[in-house]
Amino acid sequence: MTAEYEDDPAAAVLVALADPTRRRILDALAARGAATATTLAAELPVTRQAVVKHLAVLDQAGLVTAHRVGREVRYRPATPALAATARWMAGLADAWDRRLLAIKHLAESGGAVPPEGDEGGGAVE
Amino acid sequence: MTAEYEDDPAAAVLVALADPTRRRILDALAARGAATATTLAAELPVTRQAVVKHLAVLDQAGLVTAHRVGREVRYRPATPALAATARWMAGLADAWDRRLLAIKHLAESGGAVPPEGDEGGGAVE
DNA sequence: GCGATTAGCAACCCATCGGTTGCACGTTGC
DNA sequence: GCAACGTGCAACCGATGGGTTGCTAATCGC
Repeated sequence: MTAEYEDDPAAAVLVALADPTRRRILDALAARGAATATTLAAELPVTRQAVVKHLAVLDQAGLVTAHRVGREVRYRPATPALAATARWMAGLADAWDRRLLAIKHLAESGGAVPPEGDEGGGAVE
Repeated sequence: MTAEYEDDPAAAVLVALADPTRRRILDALAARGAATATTLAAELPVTRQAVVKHLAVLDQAGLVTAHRVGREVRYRPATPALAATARWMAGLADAWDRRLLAIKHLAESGGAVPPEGDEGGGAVE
């Protein structure tokens, strides 16, 4: 995880998980516990090089960690980034719900809707 | 949400949330409670047409719902899809954690690693 | 030491995606 | 009724992204 997404770690995770091949790689990785790019490529319909690129993306998102063992690089799934993004999304859903409810109440009581008294979950971007 | 992602609803949400402009649209939508494509385009650095396309993607992912009111179409954020995806991700993180722990234990006790006795969170794809 | 294996570049290809412009069609409202 | 406004559709464009091939460098096993 170098930079590129220093603002919002969730963004990197979302981009990483948006690709089906990347999800398959993570799946295979979680099943094995750890694997190399070459090993993963053997059971996927893509080249080793493609897997390498995907692993780089997953690494930047903090979804995998790489350990060098001799001549091979072993990748292992990392859960913290995933769990954090899950919490972020849940908090976002919650914030939306509360805000929509507040707007609805204010509309019924005839008052104007305050522009942004929100928090707890924060903005998306 | 027509089809296209009938297999895994989370995939559509992930793809939808992967784009920064789409996240901004959702953000603006949650702040207002509801808005039209034209209104949203006014405060975003893109054309109304671009917003329309993004709203279509968000709609397919179940992240917004559209209501026609006379000549205008009002979009409103929908939380269920978001909350569901959040739960899916949390469950996935959990499943990985358990599996990795099981592998570690088996490795320490010298046993072989069973191929896939897992559940509760399910596969990624 | 040498062949086999594995990782790391770099260049390239093509499809998709985000975005734009232009125009036709329904609503609204004076 | 007609002008103004908002939506819908289609064509087009440039950039990015997923994927490939080809080659070089490091490491292992014997």
